Amino acid sequence: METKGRALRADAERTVRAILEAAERVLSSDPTATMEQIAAAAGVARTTVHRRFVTREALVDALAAWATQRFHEAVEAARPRTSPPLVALHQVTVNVLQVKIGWGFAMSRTAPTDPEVARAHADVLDQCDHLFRRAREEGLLPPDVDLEWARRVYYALIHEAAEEGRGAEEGAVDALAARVVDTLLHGVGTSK
Amino acid sequence: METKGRALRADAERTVRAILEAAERVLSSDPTATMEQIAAAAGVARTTVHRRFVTREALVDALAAWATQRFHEAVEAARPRTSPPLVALHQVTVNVLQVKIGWGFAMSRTAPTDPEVARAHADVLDQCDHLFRRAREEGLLPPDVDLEWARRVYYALIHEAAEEGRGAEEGAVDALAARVVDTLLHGVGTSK
DNA sequence: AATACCTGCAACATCGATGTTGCAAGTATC
DNA sequence: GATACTTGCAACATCGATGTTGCAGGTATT
Repeated sequence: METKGRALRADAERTVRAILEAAERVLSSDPTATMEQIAAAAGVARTTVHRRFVTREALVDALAAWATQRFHEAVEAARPRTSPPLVALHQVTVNVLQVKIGWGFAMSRTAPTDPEVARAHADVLDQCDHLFRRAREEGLLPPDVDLEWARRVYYALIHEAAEEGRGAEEGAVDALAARVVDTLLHGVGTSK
Repeated sequence: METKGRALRADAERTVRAILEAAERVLSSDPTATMEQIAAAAGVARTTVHRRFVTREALVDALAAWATQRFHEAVEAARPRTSPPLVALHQVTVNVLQVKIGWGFAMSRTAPTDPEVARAHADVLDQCDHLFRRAREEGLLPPDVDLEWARRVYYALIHEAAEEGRGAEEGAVDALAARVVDTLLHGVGTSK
C-alpha cells in the first residue's frame, strides 16, 4: 500500500504523522487555516510541510486518504457481512465512532479526488447497504424500509455522536454507539 | 427592524436581494467561492457587491442575518408554544424545511458574530426545548428522555431531509416533514 | 566514521483575492 | 424634467498565502 516512491527515514515518518495530526486538529476547528498555523501546531517549520506535501491540496488529500484508510479498516474489522446484523451494527458503530472522533475533519471531505479514496468510500457504502438488507431480512427493519433514508439517518446519527464524543472520556464510546443504534431503530419517542 | 441608516432605492433593493440569493447559491456549492463568482452569479459587477457589502465578511454576515430572520419567522409561525405538541412538531418541521432548502448555506454558519442573530438562534433553541418538554409531559417522549440528544437528532434529521429536498418538487415538503417526525419518534426499525 | 537524509531559517518570487477610486451613462423618484 | 441615486468599467493599491531555493547544522543508517 506504498504510494510514495521510496521509504522515508524514521524521523521523517514521524514528522509526516505529526503534520497530519496537527492538520486534523487545526483544520477541524478552522477549515481555512493556513499552512503556517498547521506547521506551528505540528511543531515544524512551514517549509518542512511543503517539503512533505507539495501543495495545500496535496496535504488535504493525504489527510483524507489517511483517515479513509482508518475508516475502511474500522468497518472491515466489524465483519459486517458475516456477524448477526444487530451485533454488526453495534460493532461497526463503535469502530467508526472511534475513528471519526479523532479524524472528523478529514472524513467530512466530500467528493474525494483520489480514486483510491473513492473506492474505499464506495466499498463502505456497499457494506452498509448489505448490512441493512440483512437486517431487513431478519425483521429488524420493516420490509418497506427506505434503505437510502435509513443510511442517511445512520450516518447523521454517527456524526452527531462523534461530535458529542469529541470532549468525552475514552470509555464512553460504547454508550454512544448503543444510543446511536437504539435511536436509529426506535427513535427518541416513547416505545409503543 | 431597519439596521441600515437610510432606505435604499427600489432598484438597489433588488440588487441586494439578487446578491444575497446568488451568494447562497454559489457558496452552498463552494464555500470558498470568490466575490467575483458571486457577483457573476448575481449578474452584477464585482464593485457593486463591494458597494453594498463592505467586506466579504459583511456579506456572509448579512446572508446569515437574512436567513436567520426567515428561520425565526418559520418557527414562530408554527406557534410551537401553544398548539398540540405533535401538531406543532410537524408544522415546525414543514416551515423550517421550506426555509432550509433554500438557505442551507446561510443557516449552516456556526457562531454568529451578530448578537441579533445569536438571540434569534437562542430563542429558537428555547422554543424547541419548550416544545420537547411539552411532548414529554404528554407522553410523546419518555420521562427519562435526553432532551439534548433529542434536539440534536431532530436538527440532524431536518438537515438530511433538507439535503434530500434540494432537488425535489415543491409539494414534497409535507412528506419529508412527516418522515422526519416519524423517524425522530420511532426510528427506521420495525415497530414492536 | 562515512554517507545520505532531514530540518530550520532566511530570502525571494508569485499569485489571486480583496478593497478603493473616479467617471460616464443609465434609472428611479419627486 | 430636474435631481439624486445606482451601476459598470477600468485602473490601481494592498495583502496574505503559497510555493521555491540555498545552505548550514543535525540525525538516522550502514
